[in-house]
Amino acid sequence: MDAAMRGDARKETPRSRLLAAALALYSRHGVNGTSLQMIADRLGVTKAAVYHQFRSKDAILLALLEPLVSDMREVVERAECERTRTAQVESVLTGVIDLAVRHREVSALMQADPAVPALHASQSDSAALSERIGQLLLGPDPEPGRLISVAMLGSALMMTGKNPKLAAVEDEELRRQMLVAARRLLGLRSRG
Amino acid sequence: MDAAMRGDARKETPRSRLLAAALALYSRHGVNGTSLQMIADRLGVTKAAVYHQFRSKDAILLALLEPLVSDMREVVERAECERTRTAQVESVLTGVIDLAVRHREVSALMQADPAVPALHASQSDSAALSERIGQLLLGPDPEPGRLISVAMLGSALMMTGKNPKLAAVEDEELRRQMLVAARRLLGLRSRG
DNA sequence: GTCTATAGTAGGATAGAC
DNA sequence: GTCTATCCTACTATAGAC
Repeated sequence: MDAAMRGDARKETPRSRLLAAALALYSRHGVNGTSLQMIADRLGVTKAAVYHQFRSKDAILLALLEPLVSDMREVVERAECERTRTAQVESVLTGVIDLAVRHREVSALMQADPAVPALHASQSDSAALSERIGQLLLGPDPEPGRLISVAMLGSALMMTGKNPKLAAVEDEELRRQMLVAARRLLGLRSRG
Repeated sequence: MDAAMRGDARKETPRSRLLAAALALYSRHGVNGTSLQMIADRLGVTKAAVYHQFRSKDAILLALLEPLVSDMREVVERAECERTRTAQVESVLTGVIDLAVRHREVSALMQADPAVPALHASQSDSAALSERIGQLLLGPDPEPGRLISVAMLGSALMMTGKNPKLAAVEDEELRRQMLVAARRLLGLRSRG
C-alpha cells in the first residue's frame, strides 16, 4: 500500500482518487473556492464523470468528513465514560491529538472552512461533537484563564497538522510533541 | 465614540458601515461564500451602491486587512530590532497577542480564509510577515519540539479571538490570559 | 450616493449517447 | 464510467439615469 493513502482508502478506486483530489483542492482554495470543474480538471475528466461518483458537491464534502467525524464520536464517547476529571482530560487529549494527526488536512478543513458548519447544520453535526470535546477539556465552572487556554488549544490541535513546515514530520513524532505542548498549555504535569 | 467601532473607524461613514457588514459576513460565510448581493442586502442597498464605494470585491478584502497588516509590520520591525533572543520573543509575543485581540475577526480571517493568500500573492504580502513572525519565535536551528510548539501557537493566537465563547471577554483580560497561556505553551517563565 | 438594467461569465446539476 | 451538450441560476462588474 502506498504511504500517501494510509487511512483513507484500501484500494485505489475512482472514488478514492476523486476524494484525494477534492481534499487537496479544498485545503488550498477552500470548499467554496473549488469548483467541480477544478476537481474534474485535476483528474483529467469532465464534470459529468464527477457526478457519476457523487450526486452533489455537498456529498463530496460529507464523504471527506465522515471518517473524521466517526473518529471524533468514538473519542468523545470513550472520554465521557471515564469517571475522574483527570482521566477524561487525558482521554480526550490523546484521542483528539491522535485524530488530528491521522487526518491532518481534514481536521483543518473541519475547523476552518465555513462550508462545514453550513453543511452540518442539517447533518450529523460535527459542531456538537466539538462542543462536547470542549466541555470535557473545560470541566464544570471553568475560570476565564481555563476558558481561554482551552479555546487556544482547540484551534492549535485542529489547525497545526496543515502547517506546511510540519509536512515532513512523522505522525508518531508529531503526536508526541503535540501532546507535550498541549499539556504545557493546559498547565498539566507531563506523565512520568 | 461607540465601543463597537474602536480602532476601525473614527466616523460612521458609508464606507465604514460597508466594511463592518462585509467583515461580519466574511467571518461567518468566508470570503468566497459571501456575494456582493449579500453585503448589499445587509446594508439595505443594491450592488451598484457597493460598487460606488469599492471598485471590486478584492478591494473590500484589502481594505479590511490593511489595518492588521500595517500593525503586523510594525510589530515585526520593532521585534527584529531587539538584540537578544529573549527580548525578540518577548516583543513579538506581546505584539502579536495585542494585535490579535484588537483585530479579533480580521486576524482569524487572515489566518484561515483561502481568499487571503490568493489576494496577497500579488499584493503587500501578509504571508511574508507571518513568516517573519514565525522566524522570530523559532530562533535559529530549532528542535522539532520547538517547531511544533510555535506552529500550534501561531494558529492559537490568530484564531482564538473568533471563538464565540470569548465574545464577552474584555480585550484587557483576553490579552493577559492569552499571554500567560502562550508563555506556558512555549515553556517560558512568567514574568515576575 | 443610489437606482434600474444588463452584459458576460462561471457555477451546480441533468439528460442521454457511447 | 466517461463523454457532449445543455439548463438554469448566481456571480462580478459596468453603463447610464436620477
